[in-house]
Amino acid sequence: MARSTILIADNSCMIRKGLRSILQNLENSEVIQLIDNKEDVCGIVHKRKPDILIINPDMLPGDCLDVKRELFNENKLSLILLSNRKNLKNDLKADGYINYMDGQNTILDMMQEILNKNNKSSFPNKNSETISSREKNILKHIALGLTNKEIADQLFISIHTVVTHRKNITQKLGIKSVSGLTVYAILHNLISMDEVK
Amino acid sequence: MARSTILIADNSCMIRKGLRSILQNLENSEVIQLIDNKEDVCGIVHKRKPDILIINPDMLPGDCLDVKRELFNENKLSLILLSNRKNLKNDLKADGYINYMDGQNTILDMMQEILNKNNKSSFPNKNSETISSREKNILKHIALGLTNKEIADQLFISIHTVVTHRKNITQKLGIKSVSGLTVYAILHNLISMDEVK
DNA sequence: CGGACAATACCTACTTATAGGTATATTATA
DNA sequence: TATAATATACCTATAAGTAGGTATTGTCCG
Repeated sequence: MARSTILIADNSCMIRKGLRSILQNLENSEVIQLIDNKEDVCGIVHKRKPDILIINPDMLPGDCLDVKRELFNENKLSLILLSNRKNLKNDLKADGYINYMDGQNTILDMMQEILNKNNKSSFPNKNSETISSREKNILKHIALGLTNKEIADQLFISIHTVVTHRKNITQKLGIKSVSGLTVYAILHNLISMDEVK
Repeated sequence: MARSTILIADNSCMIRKGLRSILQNLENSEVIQLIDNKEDVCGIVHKRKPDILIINPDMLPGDCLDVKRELFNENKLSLILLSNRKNLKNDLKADGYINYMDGQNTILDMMQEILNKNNKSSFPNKNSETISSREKNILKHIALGLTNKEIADQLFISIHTVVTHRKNITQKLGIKSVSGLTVYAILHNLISMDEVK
């Protein structure tokens, strides 16, 4: 089963990071991006196509019909509302609700329920970006800032092999620059920013 | 220089974890405990003796004179108030204030100031990370994935100049790899992840 | 005024990376 | 079991980046 992808959109940096930290306890999911700007929501949702969108109603682009259609009609995406308002359930319909004051267990239970529901339908897959696990590993080393030579030494393979892998990666992903690959690796949780130097 | 210790007390799990995540970017400090229960504050502060207490006023034990004495008289401990109220500064005196909506940089700047004040005794400064605004701009382009040639064309300068800037940047920051520079640029808000390709 | 710094430019020698190939053994999997 | 995909290896040429310099303008500030 592919991991469910989650987007978090909230004005507060602390809330975003805190929620991500809590959600790291979930097995079958990964938070792929945090959004802090109302204007970015539409574009990023379209680009990343998450399975779950956790969003503060304040960030909901009221005028963006595209996202709403995707949210409510196509039913591809689970919508979870994140807010400090108590009576949100009565005002807005969504698949789930998280309050700023909710404890970790409350949040995790609710999320697990959503994940179970989503995976029941068992859609095949859609991620065309299928790089092999070996390639993922190489990519990780690239994003960490190692040279081809260093990667080769570390993995006990020849530099030619590294080069070949690298060629395949850049071709598959359509990303040529090291910075692009680095961002890709971060976004896909291959590395964390702390590790890089 | 010993690392400064920080305690965080707030009702919201998300806020606690989010703030801790943000503060991990600080060099000379570490968050030693998160407190979610008003009753525990006094005891934990006494036991752990942190250098900095970040606390939601709702958690402040109004009846606990010990903590207050330590806070305001002995002046050993820096008090930072954490809240979603805007007008907090007028109501309560503290060494610093964090609003739920504050961005990461705002928070880190404020905290760094507190840390510097506390550590005034020792070292003068250490932020050798002073790259010029021009260098910042070059760095931005590097992190965006442009080649030296492309940067030169875009800024109407010769490729030699770009190379020289690049040399200075890598020397000043001590970061050699493009991926490292990319992460640096993201972390310092020179670019956002979306822009990279 | 004079020194420090920033921005610019150029040079050589050297290292790394990219783009185009070909090729073979192993491993899934239809 | 065939076939596709993966991991491995090597090649040539060319492009790009790094490391070590030097040098000329400005501008800001003590």
